[in-house]
Amino acid sequence: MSERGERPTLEAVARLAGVSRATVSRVVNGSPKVAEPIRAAVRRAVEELGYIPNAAARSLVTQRTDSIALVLPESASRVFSDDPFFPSIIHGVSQELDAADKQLVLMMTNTVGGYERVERYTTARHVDGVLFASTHGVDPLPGQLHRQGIPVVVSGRPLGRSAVPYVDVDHIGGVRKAVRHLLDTGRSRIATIAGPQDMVAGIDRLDGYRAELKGSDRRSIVAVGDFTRESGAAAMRQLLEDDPLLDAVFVASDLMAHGAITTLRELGRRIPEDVAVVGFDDFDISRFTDPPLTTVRQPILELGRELARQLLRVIGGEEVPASVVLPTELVVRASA
Amino acid sequence: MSERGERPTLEAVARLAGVSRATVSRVVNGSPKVAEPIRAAVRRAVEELGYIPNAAARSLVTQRTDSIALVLPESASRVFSDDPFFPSIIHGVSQELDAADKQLVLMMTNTVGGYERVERYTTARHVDGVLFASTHGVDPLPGQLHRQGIPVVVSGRPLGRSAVPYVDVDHIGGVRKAVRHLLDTGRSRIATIAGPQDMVAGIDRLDGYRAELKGSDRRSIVAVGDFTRESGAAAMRQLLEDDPLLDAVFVASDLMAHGAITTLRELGRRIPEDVAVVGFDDFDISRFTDPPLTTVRQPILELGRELARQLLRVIGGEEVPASVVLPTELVVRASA
DNA sequence: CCGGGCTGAGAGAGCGCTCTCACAGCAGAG
DNA sequence: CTCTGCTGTGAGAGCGCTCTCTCAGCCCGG
Repeated sequence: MSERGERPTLEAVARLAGVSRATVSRVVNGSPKVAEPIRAAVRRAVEELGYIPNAAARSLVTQRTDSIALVLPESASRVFSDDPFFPSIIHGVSQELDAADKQLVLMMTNTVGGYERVERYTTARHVDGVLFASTHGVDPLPGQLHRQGIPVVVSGRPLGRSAVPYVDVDHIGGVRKAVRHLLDTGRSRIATIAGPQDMVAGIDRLDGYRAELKGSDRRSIVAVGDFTRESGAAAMRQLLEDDPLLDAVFVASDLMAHGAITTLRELGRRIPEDVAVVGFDDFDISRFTDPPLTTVRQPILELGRELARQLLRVIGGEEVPASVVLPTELVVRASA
Repeated sequence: MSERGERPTLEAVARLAGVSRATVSRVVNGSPKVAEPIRAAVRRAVEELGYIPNAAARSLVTQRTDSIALVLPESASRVFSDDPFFPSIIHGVSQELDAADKQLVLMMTNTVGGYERVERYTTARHVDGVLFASTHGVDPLPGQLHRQGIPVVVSGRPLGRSAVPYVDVDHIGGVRKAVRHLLDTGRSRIATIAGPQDMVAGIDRLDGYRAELKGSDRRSIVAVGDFTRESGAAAMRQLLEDDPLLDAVFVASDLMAHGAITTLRELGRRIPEDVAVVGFDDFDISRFTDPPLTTVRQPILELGRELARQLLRVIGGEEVPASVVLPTELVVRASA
């Protein structure tokens, strides 16, 4: 087991075990057609030398790398401030890849030349497949890779036409439950703080709000933020200017909801007595706001896992559905 | 540029450009000793065929992989709940690696068999170097890899003896500034909520508290948490039982400080009038607590970057210092 | 005008593995 | 006893690249 620089090769194992390289390769890769005594001898030699296969040599011939790329195309600040969205995605993806014994290569397109780097790296087939998290607007790269026959799965329904399989959550269903809850609890002036309208998550959540409101006689009152706390605070201020008498607000993200709560506090509104607040995400932190936030829970960890599972299926040559949509649910706490 | 399955090889480029494989290799790798006209011809052929070098083939001969592993050895929940510590580390590491055109392979040891996977993968030299983030207790793996000559840098001063270079922040200095601030503002009964005592971050922050208090005539009042919000809330309750008259508390992490604030509120204490609270971390979220949290800022993003830089130096064969310690600073807000 | 030195290009070996193909050895059938 | 048909093992050819070594061609000095 003691290794000093010189790593043992298949050749060395073969020599020690008194067999050919091919046979060692068979044993290492678990081929069933090796007689038991020989298999045991090889195993012993492997153990004794501390042999570990050379991945580069293996990839060279198998054309597999046993690693997959997770591309985070968001702007730097968004990806890793205190928004736990991407960390959860990473975590979920990692869990499934670990189980499949694949490596996770993390790539960001937010740095200088990041996009080109990702393009070069992925088209070069340095990975067996590529996962895209939450694309903004219309990103041509996933489709491009897909057309080149590289396994790709994206998170979030892509804007525009796309043949790339995706995994998303039921934004609209979740939002409708939230708005319905506000209606059912007697709120009459229900506003919304929407997310960025170049992202499906932003668009769908606004659509859900409008759709559920349409059934009632309430009019919609809309402000737009960018999913950050600051934008939520600003949007809330705007909404109160537009309609000082509003008594409820559905906010398209928890972080924005926190911002909105801060603003409501500053302007002397009680929550939920004067204004009911519902968020979207169910981040951990939302259980600790004052008051605890009623919100729409989306299963982010599960989203990451499903993403990885779909990709592994594509890589394995299985057929996968064009889309998988995970359920969302309303979590009622004190804010609404 | 259009590729259909068959990826062009060096050979193909060489043929098209009318030169040898060796020459194409030289051009691709930027060797200076190729005549300009030939260099141009090769460039053109590369462009035309959309040639991208095969990483596996290259690694096979160079023994380099141009990728490094970042190992997150924390427990699953800790790594990716709403604690932005690891995301920031990842972000910082990623920035530097991108700049150096290296790939980031993320590994977690929290899953079943995770530790073995990391051990196998890293000792197999599938990566050029390994970064360990925040090891708990005494992890033998970094030292083991180091002894095998694999470039390693760890985040956080290791417990016990270790020859592995590390990057850490000045916990003690930061804490002393925090406690001094409490003393200077006339607090007389200053308690602390310490972090886990099997982690250097937990130990050092408690040491700093004790060291600064020793100079005054105040006695120490200590409770221990595990860096989570919940543990902070519980520890605060404990402290108030131990000394109902305490008028300040230094909390060893922002998340625990949030928990402590919640408890203080519930028990009717005003912040900072009755009890001053100082945290440690300066997470984004701490600007938005009520009241905004006075805390010790540690440069986590920079920690990640420095980690990567040191590792790249080791890989490059440069000498690196046994340790790099980044400064911490007190950020005074409303809570103390 | 010839030879030495230098520069730039090519030939070829080999990195460590997988996988096809050939074949040895043996069982069972004729 | 020979022949067929297995099963299990070995030989050997690459996978696509880098890098050393060799050599062709040119410049310049003697």
